[in-house]
Amino acid sequence: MIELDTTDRMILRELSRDATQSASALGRQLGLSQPAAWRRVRRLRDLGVIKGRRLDLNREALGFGVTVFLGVKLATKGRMSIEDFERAVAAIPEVQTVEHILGLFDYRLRVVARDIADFERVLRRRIMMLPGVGEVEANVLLSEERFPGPIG
Amino acid sequence: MIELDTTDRMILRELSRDATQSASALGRQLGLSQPAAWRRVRRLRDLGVIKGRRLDLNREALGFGVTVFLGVKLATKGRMSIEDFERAVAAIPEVQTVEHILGLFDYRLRVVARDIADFERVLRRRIMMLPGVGEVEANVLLSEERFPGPIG
DNA sequence: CTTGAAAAGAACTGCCT
DNA sequence: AGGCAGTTCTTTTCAAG
Repeated sequence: MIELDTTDRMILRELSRDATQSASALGRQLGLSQPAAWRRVRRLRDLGVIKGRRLDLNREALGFGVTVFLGVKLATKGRMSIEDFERAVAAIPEVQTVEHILGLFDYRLRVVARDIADFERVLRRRIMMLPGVGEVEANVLLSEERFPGPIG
Repeated sequence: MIELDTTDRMILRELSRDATQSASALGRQLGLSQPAAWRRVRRLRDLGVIKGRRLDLNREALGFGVTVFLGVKLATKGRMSIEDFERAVAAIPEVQTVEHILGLFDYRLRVVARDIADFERVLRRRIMMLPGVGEVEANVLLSEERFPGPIG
């Protein structure tokens, strides 16, 4: 665990709101000088609290209007099965996220496709061909909202 | 739909890999001059293909070691129920993502907590108190891997 | 599309309180 | 820890090919 003070938390909150803002803009918001704000941001990066900045793409604008969540249950659950499955699923370009979970299903996949017909192709030709795959459940994404989540 | 050429796609691929790199670094990678690379990135932002850059936080380092996915089924499904539910769920600080989905459940929530005991508190005091909430299913996140997904 | 130049701003360093 | 001053690098815009 890492000790963060109130200023660090405010920096994380501000950067969660807008990750592109500069150290001087951050400093203005928090009443700090540019170097002070910058040093804190660097420290948060060095501590591993800030892992990086990820690109936020508009998938619809790229022609991928369909997002589907798949719950996948493995039929065979040895060590080999898990490794084979994870390697094979990582090779499917339409798969955006692979979550290994504990519960009714073993994996949750976030899959994007151009349309429902394209999704059917991905499901039949790619997902169902994965090694060791058992039961599969699908949920189509209607809308999504993200929040910063708890900081401290 | 927006027309993107091969160079635009390569830019999106590069930025998906590392969203922090400069226009000059991008240009070096793709054999473009710095202004040319910068103009393309600005165009992709203006077209809305690049929505922004989001902060990638290390939740474990912040003391939130538990991530749980909740499938939520509403008991009552009128227009009011949906709006009431979405408003109330957005006010829970531990909720990171709210996905409105089509399928066995109506919503999928990504919830973070300090530990399992903390998660139980969130579940009992917050999630179960949500207006109109019916059946709830939980999946604990073991590990997660993200991929850039399809670009073109 | 390119290069080159120039101005503004952001990042980074050392020193000082 | 924070501030100040200065250097280096990137961003952003321009002119011209």
